[in-house]
Amino acid sequence: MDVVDRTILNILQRNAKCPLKEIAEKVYLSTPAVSARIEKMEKEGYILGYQAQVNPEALGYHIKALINLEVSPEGKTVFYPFVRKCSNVIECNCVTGEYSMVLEVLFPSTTELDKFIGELQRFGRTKTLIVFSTSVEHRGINADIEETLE
Amino acid sequence: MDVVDRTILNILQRNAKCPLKEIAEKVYLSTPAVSARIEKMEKEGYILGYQAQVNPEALGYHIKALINLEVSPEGKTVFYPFVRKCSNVIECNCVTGEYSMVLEVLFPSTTELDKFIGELQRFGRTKTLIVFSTSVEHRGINADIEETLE
DNA sequence: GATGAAACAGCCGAGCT
DNA sequence: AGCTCGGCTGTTTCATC
Repeated sequence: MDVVDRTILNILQRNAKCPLKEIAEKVYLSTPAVSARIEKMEKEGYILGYQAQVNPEALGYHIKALINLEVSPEGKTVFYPFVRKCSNVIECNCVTGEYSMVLEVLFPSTTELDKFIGELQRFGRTKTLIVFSTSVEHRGINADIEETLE
Repeated sequence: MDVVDRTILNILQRNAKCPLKEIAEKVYLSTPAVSARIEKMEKEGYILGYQAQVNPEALGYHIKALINLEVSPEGKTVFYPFVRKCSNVIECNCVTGEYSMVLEVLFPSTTELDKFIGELQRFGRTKTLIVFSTSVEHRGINADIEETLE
């Protein structure tokens, strides 16, 4: 894990389909060398996978919301398998604070959102925040900032 | 936008590097046909890009948090350019409710998180939730659910 | 949209520094 | 030991039907 690996990670986060040749030029290495580094980072768990980013609006998901949910410790054993099957839940975090869970969800309209919140009520109290707009959503992790590990 | 396109989207969300040949077999089409469909979806804005998913833990980002921030309408013109430059902010949503913004952030430790919250104070009041664990984070959008659009 | 051929990128070897 | 350069395989793309 050196500065070259970090640069490669940043490039692949911006464009996973970037040709090895182009990466190689940017880091002043040969393509096999870059290939070996990427393979190493995949095996060592730095790279979890490659995914296409899909536009939710284009698919008809016009409503994005954050749902705060109070789930009891016992309720979690039922809640986790449930939430994992909900394809509308794109992120689910267990957090500190008044509510134990924060879910990020996508729905075509508020009607479906409301119906979903109704289903959630059986786990506990909810507080929902509707998202007006998203100004940052790169989801890319800056690999440069960190001091050299390893 | 038909059922075949949706299937392709779901495959690419799971694995952006899936060979066209493999996709073609699954949707019972030839590789050029699949290629054309993908290209079309890229041009029409269904596919925003392809990105490598990096493991935050592996890069030393051990702390994930949700920061609720109260920003005045006037403050937003200064806040947006600021937050866009913060590489630790992986998502920033403008929301309904008591606080106008919810930021999702990554930091190596609580020390850096605390320092960042200090910087945010100048925009307004904050409430921070530390993330214990993340049970769902696929960030993949189910393309099947929707009725056929066009 | 399917089939074939050509171009390209990515992979694996050998040789070198 | 790691990088660079070669040939080789596989994938993607283009032209034709």
